[in-house]
Amino acid sequence: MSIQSVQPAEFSPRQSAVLAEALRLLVEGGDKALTTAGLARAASCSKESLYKWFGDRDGLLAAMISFQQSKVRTVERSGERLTAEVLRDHLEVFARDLLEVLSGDVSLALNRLAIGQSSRDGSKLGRMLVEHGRRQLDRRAKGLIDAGKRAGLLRFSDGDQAYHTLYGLIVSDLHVRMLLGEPGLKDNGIQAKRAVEAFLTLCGAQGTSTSGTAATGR
Amino acid sequence: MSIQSVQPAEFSPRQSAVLAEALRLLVEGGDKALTTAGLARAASCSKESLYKWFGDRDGLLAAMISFQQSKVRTVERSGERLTAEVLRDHLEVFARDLLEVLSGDVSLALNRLAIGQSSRDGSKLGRMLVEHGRRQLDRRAKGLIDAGKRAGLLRFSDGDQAYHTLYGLIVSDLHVRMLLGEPGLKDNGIQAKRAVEAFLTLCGAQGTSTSGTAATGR
DNA sequence: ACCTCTAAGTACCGTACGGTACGGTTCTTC
DNA sequence: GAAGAACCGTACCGTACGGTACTTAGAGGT
Repeated sequence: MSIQSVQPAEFSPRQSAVLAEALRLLVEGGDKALTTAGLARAASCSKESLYKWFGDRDGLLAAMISFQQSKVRTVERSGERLTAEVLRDHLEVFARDLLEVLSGDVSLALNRLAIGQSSRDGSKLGRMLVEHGRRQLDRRAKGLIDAGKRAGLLRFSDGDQAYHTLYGLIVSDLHVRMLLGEPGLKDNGIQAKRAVEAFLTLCGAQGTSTSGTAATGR
Repeated sequence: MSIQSVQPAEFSPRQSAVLAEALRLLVEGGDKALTTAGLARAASCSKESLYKWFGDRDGLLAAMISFQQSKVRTVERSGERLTAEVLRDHLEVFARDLLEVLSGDVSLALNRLAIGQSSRDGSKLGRMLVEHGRRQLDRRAKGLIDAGKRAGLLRFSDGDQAYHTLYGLIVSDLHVRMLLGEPGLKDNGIQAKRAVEAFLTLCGAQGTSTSGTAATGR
């Protein structure tokens, strides 16, 4: 298989271009800026094509989510044997990646869109976002901490609980604040380090945590 | 001054009734269900009065947030001397209260509204929510953990960091999931206990944490 | 050279919403 | 009891959007 074939061929190049333009409109103008007429004008296509390809406006929104998620594939790097340092490094990389994804323009815009629609469409878009969008991140972290447990580096009873602890330590209320429009974004590198430090203090086997004093939160 | 004057006299009884009806419409139907005509019909008032009282639709939304926040005042209980058990109890109560507030119908609806508007109004509503809405909760928790530190029961360098750690441990991604429309809500009592346990493991002075094994996340 | 299919561009329709204006009714105040 | 304010109900206006239909231009295929 070629490199390109990994990308789902769900959308033709023309459709992809239109969806990319739709995302651009959504990011810069929000929900209201994404009108069928406006998209048709901006993407130089006809409204009729939009309805032919995506059915209706909701179909377009769903396609936008699907399209965006087909673009951001996370790299699953593994193979190294796990040591305490390697585990810590991977956790910190994961934390930084997570913060970067959550604070991305497109991610924020799509989450805002899905949240705005959640009252009307039975949270269909919301389910799409959490199911297909963050599941990759979730699985990657889940695999990481499971491997940490198998290697005797982490100690916890429930993997899901441990992951949600990690997630909470990393993100805290940053995601909601950003969704609400708060501009100031703390340096995610330091935040990631602190979160992993706290996580290892909680779930790490003794000796995994290097610093003696407990490091806390963002 | 009369007893009533303690309550913010910002809104007349009639206006309060209308705002309450507006919140009800928003909760049950979302953004789109809250139209000026619909509110006028549901609240048995005229559109002209709405515009006279609140200026325009944005003014109405701001008034709804202000009105809701004038209703949910948190109780600031204190006075007891802090012991490890009292601190733990207060933290757990705070955690349960926080989860209850965040998962409330009106809170979710208003947060969805503010998030939806954040692209358009320069996140004015979002700022209103975080500034006036959660600040009470924040201060209460902040005072609690500061008191815990003064009593030698907690150990941390930065109070804000410690609070955000606590917040992350309690909430994790629950808030965003609920905002996205996820229906299944875990029992917040157990979740609160686990979060406080983890927080005390991280920031508590030795002996504060009762159970030996680290409890993690939700 | 002709046909067909696709899609762009445009014009159009119905609807729904924000905001305004006006007539009528109740309540207060002198 | 008259003057006036507050306010309800409704009708109205302009606009903007979602969705549909129609016409035209180009790209293969025969």
